[in-house]
Amino acid sequence: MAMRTHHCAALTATDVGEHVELTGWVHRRRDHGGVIFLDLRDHTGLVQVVYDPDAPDSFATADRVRNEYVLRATGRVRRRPAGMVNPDLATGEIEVLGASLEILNAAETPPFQLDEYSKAGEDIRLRHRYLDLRRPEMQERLRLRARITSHVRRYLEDAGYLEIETPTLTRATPEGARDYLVPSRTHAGAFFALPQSPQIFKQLLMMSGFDRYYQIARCYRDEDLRADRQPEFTQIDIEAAFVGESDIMELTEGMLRTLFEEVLGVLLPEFPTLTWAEAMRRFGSDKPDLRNPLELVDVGDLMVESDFDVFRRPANQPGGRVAALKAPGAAGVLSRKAIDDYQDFVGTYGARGLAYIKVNERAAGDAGLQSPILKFLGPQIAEQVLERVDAQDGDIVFFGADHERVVNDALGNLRLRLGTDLGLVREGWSPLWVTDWPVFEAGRDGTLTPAHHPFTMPRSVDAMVEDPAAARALAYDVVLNGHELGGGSIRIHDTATQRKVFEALNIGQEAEVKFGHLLDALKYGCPPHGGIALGLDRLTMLMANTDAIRDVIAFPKTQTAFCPLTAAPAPVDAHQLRELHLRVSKSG
RNA sequence: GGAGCGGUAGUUCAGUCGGUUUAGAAUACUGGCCUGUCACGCCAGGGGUCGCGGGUUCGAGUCCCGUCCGCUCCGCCA
Repeated sequence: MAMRTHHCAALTATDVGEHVELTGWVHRRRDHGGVIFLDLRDHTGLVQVVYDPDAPDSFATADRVRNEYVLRATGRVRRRPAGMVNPDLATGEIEVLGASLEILNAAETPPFQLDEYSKAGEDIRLRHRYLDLRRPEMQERLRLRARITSHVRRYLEDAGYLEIETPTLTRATPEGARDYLVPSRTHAGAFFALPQSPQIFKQLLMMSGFDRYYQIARCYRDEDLRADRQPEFTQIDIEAAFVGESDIMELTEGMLRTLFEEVLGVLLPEFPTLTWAEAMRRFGSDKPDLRNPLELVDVGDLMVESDFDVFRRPANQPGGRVAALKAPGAAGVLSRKAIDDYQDFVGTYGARGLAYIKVNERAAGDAGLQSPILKFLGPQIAEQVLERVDAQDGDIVFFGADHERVVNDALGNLRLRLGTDLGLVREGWSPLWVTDWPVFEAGRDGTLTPAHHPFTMPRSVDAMVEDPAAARALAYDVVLNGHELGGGSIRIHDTATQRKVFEALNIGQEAEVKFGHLLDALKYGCPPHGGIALGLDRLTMLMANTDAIRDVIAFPKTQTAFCPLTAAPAPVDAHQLRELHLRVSKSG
């Protein structure tokens, strides 16, 4: 007799009458009135195996079975009796009349319930991640991730891209994030660093003539964690020679569009392109979520001669900004306390206050408005502002006035918060490109740091030398639903330009030492090239509709970069330290 | 480095103004009953270093200080 081995959920009505073998964990065992029911779970679902009264011996093991035991059951597939099928439940209309039952392995009671009706804390889930991963939700997420990488590989290989691995033991970089270091045994006192990205190696490959490279690459950054940041993460890393911005953007867009279509059955819209400056001006963010209809509106020009110092000063300062954000219909929805909460909220982004005008009845002029700043602003300017943002009765207009950076940060985030709180954000997918990035960003202390990495090609080298702060780069980010999915650029491919950028960054000496191999390589004829890197974890997180990348990583770390499962990092014994020429001066 | 929230039964949580008993509930677990259940049901039972350390108090799960851990955020993340 032919017997098929099944994944449980693969059983359908067409299998009725067939003899099957099922393996998996017992999800839930019930015995009722002497009849035994087992919900046997395999990797993809549940199926009910019922006791066959005609074969009582075959179920002799059943009274020893407990939840989460590993079983093998055989039996005949049949339809469930009429009136017993609950279409909402996974067990469905098919069941297996058990012929034999074998305990492959016993199991202890799990430390937390694995069923979908109880919610375990993340702490214990991570400590026993191997159990957590049994849950169908986690199974689906990791399967989704595998489908994504599979599609990416196929797409890129069909486009002629070659996967090449690059070292994960490499050297520390002077710029960027903190490195994870690995001490060398054979070179006393020297250290490897784990790569923050394969950036330099993929550029070197362009010089080697591998014109189309990609890699699903693990990257490491020793910085503090967030819901969407892990110390080790995975990038879809792409680089190509003899390309311009549009080539990489089209490749990426095509990859994402086919990916969403194949894996989610979703047709992504065309990707609009915003310049960085426009994104900052309209949305206060370099990764705007365009599903949110709210926009920032500049009103600085109306404040230049205002008596209201808080607005007049930034309006007249270079690098200052005064912007308004209209929350339509908010007057009837937001309590006084809610507005107070928003003040605290923008405070976390460095704003020193949150001015607002509540528009009760615009036609009534001054009397129809409610605002702590009205008396400073004066009715004339207030009316001009309301005119510009097209305020209607029932709206609240919020203001930010400070350094550009603070206003963008505060109002940009308030925009997101208001969109959510007022239910204005539409469903769906909103991809876009943000282009024309500044070459440098000014830090708090005025020092310049590269907005991307120091190998990014400026639009004009002369302009960069003349006015670094205003210089724009051939750099582009792809944004999805307000998340930075990836970023890339056209790279510098000649030594002179590369040196000038290092000089502008004030790391000339240091770079000469640490990037000497790159500068050397550039001398031997480097084709123009560029690329992009996309965060696989974030992409998967968005496609899985969850809000932490931990949910799409099999064995993630906690916020202190600790693995509760393996208890890593952990001390090592003195012998290991000696071999590595290390001495620990302080231990936990 | 900073801010906020949390830590009480295996798990998820409640625990009021500092004093009602032996710190509860649900679920899980153990035993019993139940001849078609599907989060089955019913009965009974076991299960607690209230994160840890110190302090205030006649008395602390509850208040104060410190500390550790988890989560969210700011800084940081070329």
